[in-house]
Amino acid sequence: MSGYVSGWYDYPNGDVCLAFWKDGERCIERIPFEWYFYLTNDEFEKVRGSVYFRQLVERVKEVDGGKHVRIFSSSRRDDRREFIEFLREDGCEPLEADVSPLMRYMTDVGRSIEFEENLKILFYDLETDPRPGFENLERQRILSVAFNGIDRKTKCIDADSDDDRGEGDLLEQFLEVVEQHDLLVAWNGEKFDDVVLKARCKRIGLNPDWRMINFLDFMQLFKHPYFGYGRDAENKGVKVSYALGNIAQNLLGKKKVEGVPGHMMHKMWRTNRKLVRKYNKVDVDLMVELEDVYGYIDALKILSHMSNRFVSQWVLKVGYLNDAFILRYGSEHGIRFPTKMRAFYEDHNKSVDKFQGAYVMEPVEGMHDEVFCLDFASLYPNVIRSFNISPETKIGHRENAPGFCEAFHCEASNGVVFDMTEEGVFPAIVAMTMERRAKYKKLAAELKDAGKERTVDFRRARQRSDANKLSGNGAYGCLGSPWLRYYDRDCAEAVTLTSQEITRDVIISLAESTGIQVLYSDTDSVYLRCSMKQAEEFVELAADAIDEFVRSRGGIPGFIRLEIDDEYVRVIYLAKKRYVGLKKSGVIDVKGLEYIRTDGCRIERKLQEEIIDYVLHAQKPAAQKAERIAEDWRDRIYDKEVDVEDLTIAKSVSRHPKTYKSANVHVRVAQSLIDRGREFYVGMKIPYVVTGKKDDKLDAVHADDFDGEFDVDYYWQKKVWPPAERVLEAVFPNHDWKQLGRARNDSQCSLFG
DNA sequence: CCCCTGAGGAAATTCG
DNA sequence: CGAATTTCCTCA
Repeated sequence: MSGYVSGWYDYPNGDVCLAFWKDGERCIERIPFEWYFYLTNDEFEKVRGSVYFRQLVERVKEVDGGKHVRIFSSSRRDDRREFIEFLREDGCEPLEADVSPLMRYMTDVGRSIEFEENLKILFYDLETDPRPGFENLERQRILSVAFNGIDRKTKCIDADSDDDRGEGDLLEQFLEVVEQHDLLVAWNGEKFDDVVLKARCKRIGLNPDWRMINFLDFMQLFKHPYFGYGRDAENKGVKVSYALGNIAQNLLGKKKVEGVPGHMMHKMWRTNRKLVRKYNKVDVDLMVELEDVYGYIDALKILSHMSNRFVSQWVLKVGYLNDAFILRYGSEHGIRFPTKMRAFYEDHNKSVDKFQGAYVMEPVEGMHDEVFCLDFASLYPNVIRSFNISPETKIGHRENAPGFCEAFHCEASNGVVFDMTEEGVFPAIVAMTMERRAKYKKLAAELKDAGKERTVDFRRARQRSDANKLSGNGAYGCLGSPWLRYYDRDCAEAVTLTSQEITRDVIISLAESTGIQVLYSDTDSVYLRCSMKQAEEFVELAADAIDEFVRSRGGIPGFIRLEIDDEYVRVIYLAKKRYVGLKKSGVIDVKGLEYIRTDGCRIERKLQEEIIDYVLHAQKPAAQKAERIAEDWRDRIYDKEVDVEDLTIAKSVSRHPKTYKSANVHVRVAQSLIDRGREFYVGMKIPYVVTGKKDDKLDAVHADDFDGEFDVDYYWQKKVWPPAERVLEAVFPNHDWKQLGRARNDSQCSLFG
């Protein structure tokens, strides 16, 4: 029996449609399904007599042991919106009314449908005529398409002519291929290929049923913090660009292939079609190879199926992922959640009140030897479990919730009281994901020990472990997001403030009273200046102190535990969230510094790296030696012994350049790209080199237009030296570093020459 | 068919 | 000109 590959709702017929393959043919299973939302029984009684209600409702059904009523009505989006508005005017909160018919079905009926393991994946890449510009993608004619699908062969179709006939032939041929697949994967497809493909088909008069196909923007997987390639430490600092060629260069060790620039595509297509085909195919091959090596689509499949959803990049959104779990859990336990605020109100843009987050201690600035890092494993999820924090277990603030009873209630650090008699939805979901994660983590470790690290089983076990970690960690964030249905400021702050109290008033206080110096603490970690023996003893003491605290507030002890994370030979703290340490293992751990940031330039990172390397490893670092390292780099800059890659700074343009209040230099460079009709997307990283100042603002050229001229003083004084200086200031607080920060003047230099 | 959070440093730009 | 605001990216 083959599994389902895609699903959608056929509105006119009122059917859930699930597609699967049989004997090489795509089949559709139709399941009649009426859409509904919920009301509590009380609210139903309040509105059932009203005129609008009787007009809009089709039928009702009591469920959840009389707690809720299912309201069946038109599933048309506008009708749904109208119904919700009427109800809200009457002070009623419709429950889960934003849940679409397909999701409703997958939540209540097809709670664990069988998904097809072997999805037919088609990687593809379009080349278009760029002349209408990037603001008019739908008018860019498709000149060539390269693809690699079930036959695993990379092919290319190109247009014979740049008119409707040529493009129409191309699309007809390509759609025949598309129809043999379930998932279309393109690099940046969300903003380019998928958009253009759909728009051009429509324009030419081809109307395939896109609902059968799922789309995936491959780039999104590589950008994602858990799946993405920033996840691995060795890839930090190279995230300068998410261009496919650059990713492949870094991850697959490929030689950089200079493709045909987008703005030259039409000309190239006319004069050298063979070359267009070649480069177009290269990109598809790279995607195929990346998936072979990294298996991110495999991981995404696991995440999707875990939450009972078809494969799509939406499960990367923590809100979507948790929604799937929570709706299903609620459905099984008779708990229904509010309608998502934003779902029907696009213009809703009011500012929401922020709540307090984590505690970050001011570090003891400078260099320290023999340091232990202790941390809580999954602090927030465990606080949620210990205090049964969940929207439906919340009783209210202590002052508004009289009758606090130690036997049945607990109180979080923000004074909010929770019912302890029944496990809440959030604690239950968090517990589930933590248990599953532990299970798969153990399995992965066993497989690794058995030498099966390269098997499919191992990869799956690790992916399942990661997927559960992602979901569990996101639970707290969901409580704090006003856009989501279970938003509850009190719950979110209960988590953060209780964690603050545990870290600051239980752990840090305990260390201080034990005579151990606390150097730094951020959220769920503490850095202690102590010996191994002291650290081990402290962990024991901490467990008792935490349990005592939790018990005193009426919570469940035993979940929150402090562990030894790592031992450092030496740590240097510069500021909150900025430090660097040398682990006993020899690994250097850099946090927050320019060295690992992606928005600086290479010489900036290089100098800081050399300085860090020196001061961490030298028994007793000497200022003079550090000075020499810095002088060497200063000379290289002033003597222009640097190339474009040393100088290129790349920053993201997070929205359209026209909408900035304060347009930094990279935004101005982006605008110039737009003005010249070059490729530009919101979210793109713009590489540039600073050339000087103009109107009191930085002036720069796009890295591609670099001609050897750059602002030497800017690079040394503003860009490269300050990050190094901050490290040196921390290590040598009494040394005067001012002289090095000055511009090198050539007459002074000649004295040494 | 989708917004996970707040805390925080540093630099560029704009404001008063 | 210094203060305030905006922006980006990181830590947790």
